[in-house]
Amino acid sequence: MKTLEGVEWAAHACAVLAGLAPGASLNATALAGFHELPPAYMAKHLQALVRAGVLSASRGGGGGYRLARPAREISLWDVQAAIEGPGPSFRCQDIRRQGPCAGCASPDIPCDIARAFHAAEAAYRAQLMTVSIAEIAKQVGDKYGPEGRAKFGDWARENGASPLKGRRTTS
Amino acid sequence: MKTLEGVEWAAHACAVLAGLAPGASLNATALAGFHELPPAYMAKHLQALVRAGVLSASRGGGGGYRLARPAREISLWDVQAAIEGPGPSFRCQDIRRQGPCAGCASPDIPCDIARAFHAAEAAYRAQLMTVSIAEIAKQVGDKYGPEGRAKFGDWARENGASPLKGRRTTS
DNA sequence: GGTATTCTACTCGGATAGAAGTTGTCCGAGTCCCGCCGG
DNA sequence: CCGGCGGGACTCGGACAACTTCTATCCGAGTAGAATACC
Repeated sequence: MKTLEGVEWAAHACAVLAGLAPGASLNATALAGFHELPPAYMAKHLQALVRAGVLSASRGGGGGYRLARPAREISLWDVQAAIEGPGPSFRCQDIRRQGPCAGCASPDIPCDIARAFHAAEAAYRAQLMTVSIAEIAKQVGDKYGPEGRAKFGDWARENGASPLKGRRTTS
Repeated sequence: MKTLEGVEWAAHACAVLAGLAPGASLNATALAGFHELPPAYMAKHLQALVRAGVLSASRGGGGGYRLARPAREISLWDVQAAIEGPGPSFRCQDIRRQGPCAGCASPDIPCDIARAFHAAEAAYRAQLMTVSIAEIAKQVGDKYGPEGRAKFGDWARENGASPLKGRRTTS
């Protein structure tokens, strides 16, 4: 029950992308450099986000990653599911079916312990689904202030963030 | 974000102990055998439950583990916290403090992403706290039926579960 | 017969290997842009 | 002057190690109970 730190990286990367001009993209090196993270490993997580349909990637010169849909429609749960997988955290091994009292309860009825943990995970998911990348980006932007936002814009331009014309994007 | 399977084992073990007569105890071998699990590894988890104050242990002949307090006052969160630790699953590395825009936001304000994840974890905890070991034991007992409960009682007696007189218990 | 004592058997507890998953890195496949050539 | 073409550079994508964490196991420390010797 440890949240992978890749989730944090991915969430921050999505927030950065959400702060860009609509349609703009950034490559993995730039996204990693913004937080001084290992570029290659950041790229790995960005690939996972592409596979999950959260980001779309474009190769070749001037390519990079961009949000696959409006930031308002991307929740933190989408990000976590992309990195850690959408399956449940608690995987019932059905150990109640082993041992002397294995056949005492009917096998169809689900395990009560598993049900309780799945309910807790549902609450976790529901809470994360209420937070969108757009909200995160807005909160961060507010804290930056006008000066910080200008600095961010400069950095983005220096790293080649610009809306591009027709481009083939994967996934 | 994978729940350790030791949590499942521990929860089942607590449910078994809750089904015993008040004050009765079982040793690690018996608790492991009830679900055909490795005794040594099960013992490790039981030790963790003792350290967390969920169970109390007694050594020597006829010793074993028992619930440290009424099953009604032990929640599934207590069990999970005992096995995986009570700390948060999401550990913010504060990567926002690194990179070109590190100083844009004031450092005192917590990271919005971390806040969102901690809120989700709080919902998870709150849900687990509503489920007590007593409820789990009751649900399982209901599903067993009269025949299954009798079988369980026989098994418990065969494995030396009996309320003992004054005994020194640790933690 | 009652009591102190020793002895044994049984239990937990922490220290010790092995396996799995996560973290981190590298090089190849694919794509776009720019310059060049020909019409 | 305009369109097609080739080279080069840049980017993502998946395959490959190192490390941390979880899983599993063993043997020693400590205790309760019973059998024994003694009073």
